[in-house]
Amino acid sequence: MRNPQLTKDIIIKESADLFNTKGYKATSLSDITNATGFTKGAIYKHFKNKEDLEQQALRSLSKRMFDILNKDLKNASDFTSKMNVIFNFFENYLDHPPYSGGCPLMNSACESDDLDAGLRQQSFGMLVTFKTTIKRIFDSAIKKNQIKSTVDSDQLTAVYIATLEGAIMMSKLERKNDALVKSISYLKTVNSELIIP
Amino acid sequence: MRNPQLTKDIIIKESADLFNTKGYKATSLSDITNATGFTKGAIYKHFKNKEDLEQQALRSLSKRMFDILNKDLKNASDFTSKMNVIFNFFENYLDHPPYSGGCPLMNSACESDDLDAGLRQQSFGMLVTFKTTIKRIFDSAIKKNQIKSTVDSDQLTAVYIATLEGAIMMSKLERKNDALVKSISYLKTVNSELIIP
DNA sequence: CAAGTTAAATACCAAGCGGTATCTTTACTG
DNA sequence: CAGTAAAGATACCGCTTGGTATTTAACTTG
Repeated sequence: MRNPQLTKDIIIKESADLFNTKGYKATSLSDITNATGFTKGAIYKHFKNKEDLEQQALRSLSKRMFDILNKDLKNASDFTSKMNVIFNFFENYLDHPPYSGGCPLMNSACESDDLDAGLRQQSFGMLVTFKTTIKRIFDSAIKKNQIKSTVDSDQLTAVYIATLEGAIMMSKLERKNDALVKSISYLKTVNSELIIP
Repeated sequence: MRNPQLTKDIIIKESADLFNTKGYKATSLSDITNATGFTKGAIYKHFKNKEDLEQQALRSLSKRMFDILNKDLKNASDFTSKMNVIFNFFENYLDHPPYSGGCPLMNSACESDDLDAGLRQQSFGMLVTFKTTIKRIFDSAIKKNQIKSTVDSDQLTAVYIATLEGAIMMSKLERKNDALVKSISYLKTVNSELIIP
């Protein structure tokens, strides 16, 4: 009945959720032992220390996020449907979150100060990945003449990510996805003005 | 040489900065005693407990933020100049921050989970205040026929705040105000399309 | 200037933290 | 089916945490 890999996966999964909801520093090892049912002995068999677990947990969160995004993006062909994948992903955040506690990117970015270099590097990597994903959608659409060639993809990438992330923060705080719905609705109208008919 | 009020102010100021940079839970009382030079005895003379200090510190941060904003807003008459007050405020965030550690609204919003009701309420209040401030700029401009009457002020308020807050998060993470500059530049072009010539 | 009051320092506490060493149990292998 | 290595539980460690009780020092007032 023993399954080391499963044990490790459970620890990563549960601690990832805890980290993302309570915060990294605020989550104690006993929180994790309580959530998983395993003891500290099991945890320290699989992870060097708390920071190691933190890193792997955040990586799994990041993977979970982009796996969903990329999977859905593969099924989308044109600009509008690709953008809808992004929008749907965020719109479902509050109702059907792929993980609890809000966006791992924003959470880790907020908590990472100058001291915790590892945390910062992880969230920085997530931001890079996210930016690459969005920018590629713009650039590809420009190349395919789906949107105007005058579009500044770097700028719009920054703006879209900022808007979505900020809206998630607001919606989480207000406990209703009002801000998220409004923001996405707005970004859709922006999109519609970029499109070449 | 004794000045209780000054002592309290110092404790609030220093702990506010610590809270905003390190996070609330991650800031310990000894962090505060080190930063202020006072001892725990002094702290607990002026504050009931850590949560009480946390509340008052966050309130002072919020006050600092909106005092600056409102002061500058009073000197602005038309829509464009009012908006520039907002934009300038955020654009100066990284170079000349009124407090270190990024935006208190986002920081507190991110850290506040369902358990810490006090923290959540504080950040919620900040969001309400911020929304009111922005919405008033739009509504007043509509009334004065400075911008188009078709403007959905509720939606744009949400979008603008989301974009600015998200951009701050990105800029803080990337350690360059690139995203912030791009976002503000974008919002300015949006503004220009709202204006009635 | 003496008494009383308040600010602040000191000393202390139980509880929880991350981490380690050790022991027990499970599962694989010859 | 015995031997071994790994998985996981238990027990423990030093340290820090938030908080309190007590003491010292400074200001206020009669």
